[in-house]
Amino acid sequence: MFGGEEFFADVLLPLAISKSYTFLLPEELRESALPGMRVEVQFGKKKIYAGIIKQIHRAAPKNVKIKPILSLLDEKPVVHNLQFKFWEWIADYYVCTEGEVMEAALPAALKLESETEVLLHPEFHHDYTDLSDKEYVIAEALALQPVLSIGEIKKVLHSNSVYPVIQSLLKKNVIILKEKLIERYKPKFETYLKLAVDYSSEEKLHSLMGQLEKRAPKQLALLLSYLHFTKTENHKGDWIVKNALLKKANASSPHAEGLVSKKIFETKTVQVGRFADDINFDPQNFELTAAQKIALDETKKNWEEKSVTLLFGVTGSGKTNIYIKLIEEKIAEGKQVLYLLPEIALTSQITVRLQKIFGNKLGIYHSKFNAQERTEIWNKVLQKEYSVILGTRSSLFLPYENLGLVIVDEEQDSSFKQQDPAPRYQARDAAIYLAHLTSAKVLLGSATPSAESYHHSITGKYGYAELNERFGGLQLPSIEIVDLKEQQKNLSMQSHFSEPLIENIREALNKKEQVILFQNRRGFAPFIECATCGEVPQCPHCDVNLTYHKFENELRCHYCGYKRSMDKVCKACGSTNLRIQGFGTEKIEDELSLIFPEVKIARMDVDSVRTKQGHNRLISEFEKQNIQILVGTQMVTKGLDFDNVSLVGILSADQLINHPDFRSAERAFQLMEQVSGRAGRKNKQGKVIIQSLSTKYLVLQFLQNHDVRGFLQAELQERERFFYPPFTRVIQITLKHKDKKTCADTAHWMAERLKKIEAKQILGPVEPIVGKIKNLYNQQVIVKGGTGTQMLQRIKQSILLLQNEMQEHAGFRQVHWVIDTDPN
DNA sequence: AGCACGCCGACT
DNA sequence: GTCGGCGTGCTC
Repeated sequence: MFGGEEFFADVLLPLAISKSYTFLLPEELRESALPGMRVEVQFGKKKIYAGIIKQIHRAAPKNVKIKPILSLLDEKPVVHNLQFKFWEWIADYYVCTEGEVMEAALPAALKLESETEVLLHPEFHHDYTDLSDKEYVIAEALALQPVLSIGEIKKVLHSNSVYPVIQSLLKKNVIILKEKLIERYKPKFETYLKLAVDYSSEEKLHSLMGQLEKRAPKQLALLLSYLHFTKTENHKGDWIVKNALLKKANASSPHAEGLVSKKIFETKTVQVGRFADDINFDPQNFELTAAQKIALDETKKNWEEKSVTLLFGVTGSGKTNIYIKLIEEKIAEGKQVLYLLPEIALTSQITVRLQKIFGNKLGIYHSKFNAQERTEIWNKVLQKEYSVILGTRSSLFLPYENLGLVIVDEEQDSSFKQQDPAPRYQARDAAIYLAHLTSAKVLLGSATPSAESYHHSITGKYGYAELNERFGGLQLPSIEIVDLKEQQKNLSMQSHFSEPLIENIREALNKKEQVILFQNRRGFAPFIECATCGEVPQCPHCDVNLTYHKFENELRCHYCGYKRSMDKVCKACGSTNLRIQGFGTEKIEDELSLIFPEVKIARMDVDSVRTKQGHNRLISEFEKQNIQILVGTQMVTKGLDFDNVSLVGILSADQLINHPDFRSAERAFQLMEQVSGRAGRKNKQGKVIIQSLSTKYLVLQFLQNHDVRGFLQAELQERERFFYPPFTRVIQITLKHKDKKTCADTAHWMAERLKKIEAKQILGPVEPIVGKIKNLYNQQVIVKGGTGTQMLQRIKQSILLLQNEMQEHAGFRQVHWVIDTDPN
């Protein structure tokens, strides 16, 4: 603390390393450097990164050589202290490093990493005699192109291991290396043109036109366009955006340059924002309905004691109106507001509506913006130019300082959870912590709340407000449950379609309305079976049946992706009598087209929409009504809102309800929402047809009565019965190993050991073995963690201890393991 | 995450 | 014999 003269800075690096590292703060930076600023540092042998200063102090680390900070990249901090606290919590709670959180938080343009450049040594005089073949290839390539990146060298050599060659070339003084930091944020500039003052009189203009007419007709056209533009468009001054003008005149840049060099046009370049500031600002005052007012008051009353309120509002009840009123209040208090939406929902009308109300106080942030645009939003939040941010889960990480309110709309939506790269976080839950850091309030809104949020509202952890009056007298869809057993008895089934379903489809099509059919299995048939010996082909890696995909004529494993061509004969007995059992979306699509040959039918599942674009295209085709019937898996239950859909069919409620995943039944309710009344579908009542082999399921009764709360209560009881946590978070440990049996055994062993430590918290190894990915078997052990972090800490500790022991016990050289959160 | 070092199997 | 695979450990 009272050490030497020198100053040091703890720097957080955007890497998966658990510590921050200490660098020497050079004297010339002492005055200007502050925590939260980015600095350029060398880390490791040569790599240069942009890290963030966490702390400045005078305590020299012991027993290490300390590298200096190379330069300061910012004049002002790019994050507040609040973000550091938030990052620490995320790293701890979701078991990852702070560097990984930082990596996820910062827009790409603020994250810098050096690239190695390879250049010829200035003393090298093209003496190739001593060089090996590979060395020669590189030296020759450098003679042609003076700077090569490591990537380019890999290409030249057709090999990924280039380091040995580079090392030997360095030794022989043939090449030198340079590390280059690439600044990725580029402010956007726009060039403006203006007619020079010399030509302000009509006279001069006319003689100029005469001159141009002969020699430069294109330039004349450009000039005329300019004159037309300045006369007709509503503009400020005579400066016109060059690109807009060129486009209008159908001219190219050289034509404009010509006019500039002849001093006919003046030019200027201005840094501009990437977002239009002429937003259609049109604040409309609206009154809340009596029911909405009650819900609003109830919410605020809850907030006096609790920081989170769950707003359960049926579709079409006007939850958004309540959000808007609350946002307005918080802005008036000078606070920032974060409004989180699930991924797909952002394309909807909500953005337009909020823009009208909040004008350029509103910032929108989601993955469709590029790195440059995101950086601009980041900076505007930092400078508090935005008071409201509407965005997806990643907008949680923007540099807020005085949040007053966080709204999480459609709080049950699974896209709030980041699955793949660390940090594996649940944005809804993390939002609650973020709000806690600034004593902000949280509003979770949903028409079909998640079981865990509902549980919290019952136990009193969250406040609860309700809105069950539909705005403008919109009607609930009618629900019809069709008994498939009876239909089969009466022989009124056409393949998998009951008579009422077909009739209703026909009726909807006649009225030019659209239909969504739901089947929670993809592929053609979930399995095939030998009629002679009863053999069912299974995945060689996973303990699951192979699904038959008719279009590709393949058998596929839906866990690991294994595929092989469809068997012609039974692998066990050689019989050719193979039976196709059950049905998936592909089969539904196939058979539907036989019943309705004239109708445009499309299928939406992972197989049919491999890319995000394909997904969007399908949605827009359905929206334009180029498709009449959409058959799909879970994918159709989320975030879609089609005005013209009047019928939803659930082909097999049995499969939905008996699915091992607890959330499947919840999907039925979300599907129902698809045909519930919304603003665009006034006075039209949708219909839901549910086919089921048994009409006795409790869920069906809840669905028929539109009783979401009753269903959630039953669901919570059911989960309790299965000892499945309704509200706690879950750690998912995945063991990966080359050998299937070792992997399964170790998982069992680990579960047993963990049970001894935290008996009630271990759900044991999950069956089946999930699959073989990258040659490693995959087995999960699920651990419930308490909501408090103490339990979590104990389990984390135990896992760390067990990890070493496990390697000895299992006798294999490496155990890969991943902690995931909340596998639901 | 990179990158180096070190240990093994299959080839110019 | 060495090239190149990957497992392991370190980076202020």
